Amino acid sequence: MSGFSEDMPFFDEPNARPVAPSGIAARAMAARSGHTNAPDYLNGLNPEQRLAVETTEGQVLVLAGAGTGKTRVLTTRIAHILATGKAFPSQILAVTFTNKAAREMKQRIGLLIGEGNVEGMPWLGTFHSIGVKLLRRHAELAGLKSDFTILDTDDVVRLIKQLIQAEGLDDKRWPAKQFAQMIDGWKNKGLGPAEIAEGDARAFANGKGRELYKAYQERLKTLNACDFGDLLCHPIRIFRANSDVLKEYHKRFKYILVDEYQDTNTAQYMWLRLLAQRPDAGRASTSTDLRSAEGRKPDRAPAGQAAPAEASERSSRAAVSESKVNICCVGDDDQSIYGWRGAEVDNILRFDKDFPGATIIRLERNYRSTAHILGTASHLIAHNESRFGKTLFTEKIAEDDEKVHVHAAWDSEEEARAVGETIEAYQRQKHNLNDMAILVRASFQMREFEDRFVTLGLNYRVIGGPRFYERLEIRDALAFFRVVAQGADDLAFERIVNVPKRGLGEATIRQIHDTARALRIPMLEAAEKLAESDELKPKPRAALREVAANFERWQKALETTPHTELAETILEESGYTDMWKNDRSAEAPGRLENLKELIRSMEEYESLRSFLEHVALVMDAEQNAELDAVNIMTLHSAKGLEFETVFLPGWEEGLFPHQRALDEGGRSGLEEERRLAYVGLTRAKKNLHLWFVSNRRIHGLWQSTIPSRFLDELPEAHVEIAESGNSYGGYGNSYGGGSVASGRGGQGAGRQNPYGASRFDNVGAEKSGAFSSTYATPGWQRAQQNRTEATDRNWGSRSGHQVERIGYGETDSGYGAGRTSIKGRTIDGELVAKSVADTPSRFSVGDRVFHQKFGNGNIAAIDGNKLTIDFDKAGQKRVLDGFVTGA
DNA sequence: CCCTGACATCTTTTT
DNA sequence: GATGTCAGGG
Repeated sequence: MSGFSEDMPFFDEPNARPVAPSGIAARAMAARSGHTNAPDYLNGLNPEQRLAVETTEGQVLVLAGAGTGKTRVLTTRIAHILATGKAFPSQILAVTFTNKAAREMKQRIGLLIGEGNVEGMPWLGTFHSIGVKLLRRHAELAGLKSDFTILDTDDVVRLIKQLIQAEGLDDKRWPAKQFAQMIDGWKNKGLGPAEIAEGDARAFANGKGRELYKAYQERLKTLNACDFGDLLCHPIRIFRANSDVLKEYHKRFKYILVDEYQDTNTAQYMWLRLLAQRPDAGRASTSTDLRSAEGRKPDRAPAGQAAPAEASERSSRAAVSESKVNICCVGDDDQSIYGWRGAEVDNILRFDKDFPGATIIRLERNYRSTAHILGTASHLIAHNESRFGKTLFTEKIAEDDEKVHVHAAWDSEEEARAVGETIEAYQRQKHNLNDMAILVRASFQMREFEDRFVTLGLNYRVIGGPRFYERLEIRDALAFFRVVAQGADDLAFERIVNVPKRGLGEATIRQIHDTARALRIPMLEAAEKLAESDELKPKPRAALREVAANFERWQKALETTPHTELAETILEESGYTDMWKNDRSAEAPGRLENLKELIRSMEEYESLRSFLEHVALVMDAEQNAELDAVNIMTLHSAKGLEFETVFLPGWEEGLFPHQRALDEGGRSGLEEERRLAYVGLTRAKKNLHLWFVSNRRIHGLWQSTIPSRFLDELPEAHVEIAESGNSYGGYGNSYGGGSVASGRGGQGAGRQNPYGASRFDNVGAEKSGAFSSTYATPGWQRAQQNRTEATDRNWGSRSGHQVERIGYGETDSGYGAGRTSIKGRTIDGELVAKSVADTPSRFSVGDRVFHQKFGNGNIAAIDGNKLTIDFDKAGQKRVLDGFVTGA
């Protein structure tokens, strides 16, 4: 997190007095002595919330269902601890997962106890930001210097690639990216090179996995750098090896609070355990077996090869008792959706075993959604087995609350069209676009909605995806800054040594690299040495000399020049800004603009170094709340948010639940998908629309699809199946062609709904005729009109239409350029006929064929087993030849 | 050094 | 289908 002052005395009390006893604090104090009523901040709480706030001592798990006031409890609890003088702000450790959550907590505590006092909470932040803070203080215990660099995934992959090549391995056969993910997985479990399972170690690079991992860690050390995983793993190792250090933190933290506990991974769990455990002076404890390897899902490691680390792990843990810890974990097992990146739902499910005698408080009173929405969500999630079990309820039941709508659409195109129409209908009823959201399972689904909204001239914003800092120019600029701030940052150095082009080709860079390795010095130093020697040809030598001189000058200036000014100087003197000024491509002006924005954003930080740390850890872009626009995002990024109206498209087998989750995760994979569905449903306050389609294009080919099994798990009492694809548009459902139902028995072998006949079959059948009739509706014609208008003007500049991409930047190709292709595709409407491949097929061009979903049509082109067919009613589609029969 | 064509990939994403 | 990566040729 930003703003943590580095020079704050570490163990000195920065704020050596209790929070100023004024305002609510004073009343709280009074309350404690029993003279007045409860302080204000407790008044608005319901009994369960209040219990969660006031049970400050001991171990507490707050199971906070969606929309039950989780953040409120957490922040009020902190305010309560402070206001009653139980601890100084600096004695509270409060961890969150995202910067956004940390920021929100800070802000809300500030509202409760006054801004100034929050500043005194140096230990409120994300796991990673607190990890950095710890590591900077004790860097030498991890073999680092305190000015170490934090590498992002991109750097890590490049580094690993170098290592793989250095090992003489084929980096094609053993992709660096894959190994980076493996390392990440190990670090999520808190495993170092020595501790990974033999099987895992052998799985990569002809059994060299462990060595590579070791080499990677060593390389990081020489680079004076660490990756994200290290921010947790290094502190864990430091705590284990240095009991005196750990003891100091035990003394310091009187209260520990954890947000979103269901998302913690094993490393985070270990980290918390270490901080939470208190050596029991009395008996060598009979304490709980915290985390037996047996109780966990079987490791991929063959039996008998159980990592020895795990065993010693257990015995070292068994020697402690948790009796005196005040720890409060808040979470919702039903909203655990990050298992795929290492989160362990088990952590929360096991809480009462980890802390025998722990208090578990359930928050089930929901303040967000209607009874229909809650009923739907509860009924769905009840199908999961691995859960604590809780049922949300609401007290406000309104007669006119709408049921949850389930809609069927012919294909994804119609789905987008129908959602668009529904949104416009809400808009006519004076609903704000800001209050509506489309939550998709996978980001490729967004595309169709975007296309549609562009033609409709409907404002939208996309949340999530690649960010500002990932843009090419930003990463380049940061690389310059990184080398200046930390000369040993070879990865950054390599990135920009030849930017702008200075004629330092691969050969020269290799030479620098080799020299650096041989002399065990950073590349920058090696470059300086080479520039002085006569080992290089004159040209590269001169270029290198200039680079070295530049960096030397900038590094000197670091101490004297204000950092924003220095940053500008660097970009000027390196020729980087000129490079883009001379670039006449369409993106160049935008890139210059981004660079300016980067410099501007640096102003908020004290130094170049603190800015770089911020960039490494915080990557979210500010959103423009001013603009009224529909929100489009994935279900994952919707967690924690709420909207008046929510659209959930794509409820089909294979997409949601996602096939890969089923294949790789089995039953627990399915349960996680179901939790994701639950998260989606519970985002809605008032209106909720689910959609499924009969046909979806997957990997470029049309596939017929089956309604999601989750739809069958919804309670009939709260759900209404829409008669037509759109509750407002009034599409006629004239005649039916193929249908979901009829498609079952025929070609779609192997795609049977695992749950047998579904009550949605019929909906699909009814709906399936829509493709033929929709094109005559007023809505469609209006869309056509808009489409033409939009074509005639510049895209995106159609009056009043605005598009915002939050965090969506571009890495290399510009956003504008990317859209151009869509423009062509959308407007021309038709695919350009491809040259006919001469692969023999049982069909030939011009044949009349029948397709279960699209009806009759003529083959326009054949490409292997992929046919391009002009269907009489459905238009031109590409389908697999197995799906059609001769007509 | 840059451009081009072949080729794989295509769930979710934080820090 | 669309996009990104990478090797090979100009």
